[in-house]
Amino acid sequence: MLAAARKDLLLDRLRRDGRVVAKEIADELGISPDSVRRDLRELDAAGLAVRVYGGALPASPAVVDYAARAAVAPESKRRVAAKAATLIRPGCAVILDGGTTARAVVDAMPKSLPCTVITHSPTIAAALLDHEAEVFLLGGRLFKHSAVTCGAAAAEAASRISADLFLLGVTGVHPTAGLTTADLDEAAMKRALAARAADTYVLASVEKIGTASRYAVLPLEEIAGLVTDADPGEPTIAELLSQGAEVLFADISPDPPRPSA
Amino acid sequence: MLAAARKDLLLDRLRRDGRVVAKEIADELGISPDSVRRDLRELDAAGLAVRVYGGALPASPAVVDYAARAAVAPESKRRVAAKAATLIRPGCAVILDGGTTARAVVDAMPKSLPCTVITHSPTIAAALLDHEAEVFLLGGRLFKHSAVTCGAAAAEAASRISADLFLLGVTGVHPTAGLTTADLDEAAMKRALAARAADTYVLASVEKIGTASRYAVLPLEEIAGLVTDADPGEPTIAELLSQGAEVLFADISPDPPRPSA
DNA sequence: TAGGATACAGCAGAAACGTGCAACAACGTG
DNA sequence: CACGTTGTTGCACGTTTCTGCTGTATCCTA
Repeated sequence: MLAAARKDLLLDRLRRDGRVVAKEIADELGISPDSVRRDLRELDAAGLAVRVYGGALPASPAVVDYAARAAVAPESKRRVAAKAATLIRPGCAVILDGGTTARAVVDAMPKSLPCTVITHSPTIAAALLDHEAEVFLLGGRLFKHSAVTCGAAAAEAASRISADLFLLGVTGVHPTAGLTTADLDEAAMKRALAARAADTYVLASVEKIGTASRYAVLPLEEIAGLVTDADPGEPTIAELLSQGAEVLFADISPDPPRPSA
Repeated sequence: MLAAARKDLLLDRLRRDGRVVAKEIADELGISPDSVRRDLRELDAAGLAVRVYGGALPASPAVVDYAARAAVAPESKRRVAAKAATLIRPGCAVILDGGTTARAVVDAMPKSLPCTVITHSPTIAAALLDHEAEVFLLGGRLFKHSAVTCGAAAAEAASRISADLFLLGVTGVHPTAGLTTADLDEAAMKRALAARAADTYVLASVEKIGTASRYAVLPLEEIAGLVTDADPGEPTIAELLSQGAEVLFADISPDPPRPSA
């Protein structure tokens, strides 16, 4: 069994059972408790679990969130979000995906922009409370890990709406694997949303370019464009450009929104 | 059982029951009272509980999470919420209204409580992200003022679900006007939700008792009960009691330690 | 004030811990 | 294919932590 698969299993168990006992896993997999301990130690170091005597407990979502956020570039997301926000024209209807990049788009939107935002993320909806935009929330079972609604009910709700634009967040953009994300249901929901919008633009900060996750969302040819801060020479970007897709490059150095400056 | 998980359990019990008896926990978990005592001693040292003869009491909320508490709930709402949270039994399905009192109910719920929460408030859903409860979000047009979804789509989504319990927030509870709120659509949505639950309990902190707002939600006779921190002698409360409604009075202060009781 | 329950300290056995080391496989390079 | 490198795994070791027990002190209640 691969070490990476073992860690996935540990995280799954943490999510499912709320705890992991080192010895139990060792017996179950037929490996030594030392290896399990080593894995748990690394998960703890990464902030994805909390090591305790005898095993491990799930890290508090806030901490996981933080660890995940700290691991990637927030400034990068902010730049991409600022560029993506310019796609939202007054009066249009936009579907906004969940995730931290989409959250950054909300911050980048002018508060008085008159438009309709459709989202399946309660956190995005909450962030839009002080915007003038009309907000339509897609209901369904809440998928905790990504803080979005997924599943049959959510997909059905999505089928009732239509929009001009879909700002799609993914975890990987790869020349051959296309757009990918880490959860199967979530991938299906993103597909359902893409089907309801005239144009789908992908939010892809540089660290996602050239990478792939487990579940496919869409092939590259089905998107209208991509917003990124990556280098135009990047193979994945070159591939997209050669296919005639629109690629919007985020401004490299926007003035940081410094209240004091 | 992991020692760390045991401490989590103790904290949950403290939140749920307002107290913990060492011997009861020891019997329940099949461990010696010494271990429980040791845990309680450490929780006390960490400031997360107050050790008393026979068991422990919750630490003053101000100490536990000062930051979160400071933001919202006045003490009155917190007390009502704590009492209301005890109505949520393991395994049940509860509809949770929007509003600050309902938000306080989330804080009062044990994180590990296995139940299903149905809500039309994105902020409530977001607050439940670090709870184990299954969350189902009712979609629809977002009514910004109250941060809940309302309107035809939301009402229709509500018609698809059923629950054991509805915790209803209102702005007024009046002997003749009944339950009232400030917005017409919101009132309709609350009615729709009440129709989907076996029992409706109203969350009514003392400042709402005897007051009325413009739009009627329900007459008093249609609710199963009311949770309040008002005085039992209050005319509105007396009226309810005379009608045979169940009235739950929030504990003024955490119960004094009565392990023998 | 007496009796029973609870508290704490200290102890010992058991379990789990981390570290270092050696065996082994996978990999790239020459 | 030979070689060195790298990374993973299990084992041995001494150390730490947990747990229940014992004995004694303290606290509640009648």
